[in-house]
Amino acid sequence: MDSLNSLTGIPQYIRIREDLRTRILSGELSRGEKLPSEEELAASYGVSRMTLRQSMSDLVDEGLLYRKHGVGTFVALQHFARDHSYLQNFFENSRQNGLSVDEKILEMSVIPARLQVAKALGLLEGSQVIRLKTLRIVEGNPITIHEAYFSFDKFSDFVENDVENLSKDLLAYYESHGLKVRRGVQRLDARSAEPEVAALLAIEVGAPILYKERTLYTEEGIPVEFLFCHNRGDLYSVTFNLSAE
Amino acid sequence: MDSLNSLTGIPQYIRIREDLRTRILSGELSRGEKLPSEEELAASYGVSRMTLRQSMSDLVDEGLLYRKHGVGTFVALQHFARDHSYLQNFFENSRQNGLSVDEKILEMSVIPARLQVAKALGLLEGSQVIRLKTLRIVEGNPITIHEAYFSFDKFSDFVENDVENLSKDLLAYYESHGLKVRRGVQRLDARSAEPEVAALLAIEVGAPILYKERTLYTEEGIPVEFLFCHNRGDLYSVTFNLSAE
DNA sequence: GAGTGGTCTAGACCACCCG
DNA sequence: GGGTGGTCTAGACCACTCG
Repeated sequence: MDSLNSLTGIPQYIRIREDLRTRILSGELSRGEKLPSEEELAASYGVSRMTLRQSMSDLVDEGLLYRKHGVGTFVALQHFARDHSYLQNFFENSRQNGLSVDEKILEMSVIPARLQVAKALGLLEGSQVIRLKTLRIVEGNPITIHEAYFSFDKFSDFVENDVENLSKDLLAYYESHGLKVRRGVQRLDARSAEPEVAALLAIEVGAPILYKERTLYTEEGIPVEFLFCHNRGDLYSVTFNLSAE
Repeated sequence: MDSLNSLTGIPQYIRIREDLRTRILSGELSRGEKLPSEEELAASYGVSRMTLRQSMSDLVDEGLLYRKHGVGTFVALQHFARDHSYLQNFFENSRQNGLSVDEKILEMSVIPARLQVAKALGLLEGSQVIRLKTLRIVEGNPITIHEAYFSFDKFSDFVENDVENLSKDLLAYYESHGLKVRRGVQRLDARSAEPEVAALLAIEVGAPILYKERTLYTEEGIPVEFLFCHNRGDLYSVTFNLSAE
């Protein structure tokens, strides 16, 4: 099988999937429209039906297509945007949205993990962890106080590095140590700003805060980072997708 | 092929998937353990490798397994719990968690949709919509003010029915009208309780509220319901999974 | 080189939906 | 009955990892 990498080293089902996606998003295939049958499409792409189905299944999972057994496959009316249900880099993402962003390091220290942090990271209470506390500023407004914890054992070189830069892409930093972050669990609640938080975010004491706790894991399920953050309620919101099943 | 429905009408890949899931969750296959190769497993289940892969791919997507190309397939160290990233029924879910829950209907009316509601539901501004406003009470504490909107055109019989009961499972009600809700988009922020909200939730004016807006869709992408809710910040939090890509 | 997962084929029969 | 998606097979070769 060498038509597999026709041009580049990309599998056929991915090339076909992206071609279909492009045709949908460009409007060539319009919303609600019925696609040709799987057999026809497979023939037109010159692949087997199983391969074509692999392409389409990805798009069905994304909500771009839906299938009706015995009827056909259709372009969904509503296309679901990507959002906070997947991992992304705050700085890159903000810039893509045309926002000016900045970050100020408030504190970087190596401390013994308190129980909550140790538990989240799968360490013993009191193990050495790095605490990185930063203030994120969007369009001149301080918006988030970020407090990340990760193992000093695994990342001892962090403290000897250009923290200013590393802190802007911790995921890349973790990956440089062989830990690819692939999943996470996040918890949100609303609370009132304590004096220290209020001062840093330039809001009144008692103003609403969107509080977030998050643990990140590799695909193996190894915890890599535990994070708290306090976000200004009036300037920060979180959007995410829901799905059945 | 008639081994397909060996016992019930359940496809093999689903039976195999659930068997594997059980073996993992029961601890028979322990965390971090390497599974037999796909070929071996396929043989032991008496199916082709493609069929076995279909079973395993589902579990990989869930985060129960992970694959290493050229090495093998392993049980993840961390199993990801299901949570607010999927649709669920508040009442059923709360009871499963052993909580006593109750709901009080505050208002049910048919009104012209204001712009935000109309837009979310794909209707024209001023179209007739049903507004259902309820107060949800957990363990005796009022916790959420729920305000749902849906098309009067599609659901005109709602107002003639036992609203008290229907309101406890709107998803089932929508489905009884041929609209299966499969996806949604949700937005959260933190805000301060207005006097009316504070009174209903029995909290002080200005106390933190976790505010949620949500639109629900069928798999075809037809919007079915638009919802606001105000949740007590100190008693309500939202957990959801993140994933890469 | 041996073993693993990743991709792919060229068929097959089934279940479902519609006219 | 004809068309569609859903499931399944019994192979094949490739890419990757490891010793």
